[in-house]
Amino acid sequence: MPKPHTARGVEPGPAPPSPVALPDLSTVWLRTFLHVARHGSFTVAARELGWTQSAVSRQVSALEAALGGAPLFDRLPRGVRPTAEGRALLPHAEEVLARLHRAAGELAALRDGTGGPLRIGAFATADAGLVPRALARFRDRHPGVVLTHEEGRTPALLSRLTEGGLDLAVVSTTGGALPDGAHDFHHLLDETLYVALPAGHPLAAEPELRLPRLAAEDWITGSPHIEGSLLRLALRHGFRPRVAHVVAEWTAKQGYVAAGLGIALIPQLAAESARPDITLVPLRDDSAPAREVYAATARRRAAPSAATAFLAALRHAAAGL
Amino acid sequence: MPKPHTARGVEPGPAPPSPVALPDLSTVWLRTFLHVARHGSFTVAARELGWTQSAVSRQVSALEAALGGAPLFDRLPRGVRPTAEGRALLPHAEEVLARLHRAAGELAALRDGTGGPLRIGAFATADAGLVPRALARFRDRHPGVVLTHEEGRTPALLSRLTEGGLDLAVVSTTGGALPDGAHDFHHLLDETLYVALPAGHPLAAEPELRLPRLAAEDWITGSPHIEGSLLRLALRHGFRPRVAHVVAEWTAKQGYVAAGLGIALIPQLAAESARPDITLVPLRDDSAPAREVYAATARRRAAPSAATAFLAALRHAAAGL
DNA sequence: GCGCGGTATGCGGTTTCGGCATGGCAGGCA
DNA sequence: TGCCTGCCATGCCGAAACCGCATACCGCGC
Repeated sequence: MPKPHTARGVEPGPAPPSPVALPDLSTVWLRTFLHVARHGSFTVAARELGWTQSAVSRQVSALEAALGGAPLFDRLPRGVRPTAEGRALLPHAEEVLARLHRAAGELAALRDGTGGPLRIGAFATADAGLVPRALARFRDRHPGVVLTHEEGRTPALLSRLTEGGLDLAVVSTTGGALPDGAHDFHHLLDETLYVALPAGHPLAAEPELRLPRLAAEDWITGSPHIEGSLLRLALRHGFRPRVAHVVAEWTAKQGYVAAGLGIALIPQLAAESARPDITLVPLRDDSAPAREVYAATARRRAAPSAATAFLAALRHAAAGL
Repeated sequence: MPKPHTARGVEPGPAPPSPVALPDLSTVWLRTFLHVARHGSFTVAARELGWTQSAVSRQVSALEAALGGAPLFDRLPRGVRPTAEGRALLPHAEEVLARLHRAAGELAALRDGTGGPLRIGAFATADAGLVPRALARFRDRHPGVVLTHEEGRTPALLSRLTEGGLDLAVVSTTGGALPDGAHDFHHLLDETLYVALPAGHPLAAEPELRLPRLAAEDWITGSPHIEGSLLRLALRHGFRPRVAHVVAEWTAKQGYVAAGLGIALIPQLAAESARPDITLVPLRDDSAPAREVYAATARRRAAPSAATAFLAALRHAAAGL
């Protein structure tokens, strides 16, 4: 069966473009290659790199073999010079090594906390003062770290930690169901509670208040957590607070209090964002504090060391309260 | 001796930026790293890469060690997920491997002559027809090759070859001092000589001419090579040509001939660029041909395979003369 | 409590790698 | 012309790296 005649020119046509495999090679070979190219000599490159000439010779051979077998250098009697292949490889080798150098630098910065991304989350009232102050301090000390921040409720934040979307979260508890085995909790502070009164309220001048004196007041409640806390505390003192309004948003709740529609309990962290025409009086209570605030990290995940540094900034901010 | 008191903040300040060393690693590790990151599993990556799970585990460990010791993955009960370091390394690893892939592709193209740079040189009259025709043919068959071209005299071209500035040169000889040990010469053609006469010259109708019939003519001579050749030939026939004008530039020399100021010898390669108002008559001579034309390469240097392909194109063009 | 899916690790054989010494080649100088 | 020198390649050997195999270990879910 005769093969079909194909016109074949004098010179070989372009070879069929074979799929180019990714070469397996060592970065050491590339570095050696660059030194050899720079000096035009195996011997000099070997001296410079602290190797013998034979090692350099073998490394270049290995690189040539890994790259398809074409020589990268012409071996001349007085040294070597790059072939066309060698000249073509030169910029790639430089780029690859530079890129690896950059990568190593970024990883080092990441490791010692001086750079890289850091993703933190916090619940809303922590963002009123605690977290911003920690952020400011941290940003001064670690200018290279790129911080991203998100707000959320504690359960959502903990999920984000386990799924890997956050590195560190500022969470709170109103009871103590927190330790769950999947997270590490670092205690930041125990919040005390304040009573928010309209400026002209008869009790506004008191230095502190105990709950029984507030049994007859109208109450503004907000989020379920605060309401739960208020309810539990009040019931412990034998009365059921009369809830006049349920207002979730903290700014709105302030407005209701300022308008004299009732009084509210607010946690310490939210206290500093109170408007001037309401008065905050510390609530003295012998039972457990209303909330505990923690910084949480995922237990099975290695936290970036920037997270550790940020935790320190959080502690500092918490200590300043 | 008390140490000077230095204010030390609560959190550790940024560590001193240590000089980052270039990591020594294998590209295999990087590829494995990418597969692991993509699948979130050592086992799956191992299957995909045709290795065992233990090999993948060790490769990742080796990469982590090479990059400073920080883990690149969090080992979770159901697989692994990249740490902050791993996420930071990801784009670099991809870039490095892509770059190596590109480099391998370029080298492959260079090796089979379908790409890469090719630097050729030629003497002036070769550029009148021979080289441009070879170039056109070559460019059609090897569109990926980036050709650069320079013109020069034979000695300069040979120097450029040895010093590595050219890959292939079209050179000529007017005697035979060429084989010098440092170059390989590939014979292209033996040039015959033509006599250039003004259109109305009495001898212009002859089918061919022998030198003795031209002993009484005025001569226009150009480059030293042609002059040498003419002189040698004429002296061999017992007369010394009367040189009326010395004009180096070929276009100008044509003008002198056309104006009837004399006749000239021109080599075959320059014949086709003659203006229509002069007549070229082949010079019949039993002595050696005026010039031999070769393609030369540097002996101790590996010529790009595109050079071989171009040599074939040159042979084809030479055969067509 | 036990099996299951996944990673880490000790062990042995093979391969790679670097140093040492030697060989080969080309150029320069006497 | 012939020796000497400078440079790269290579055979040999000991050490280290690397892979596969088998196994230990650890959470999780049934």
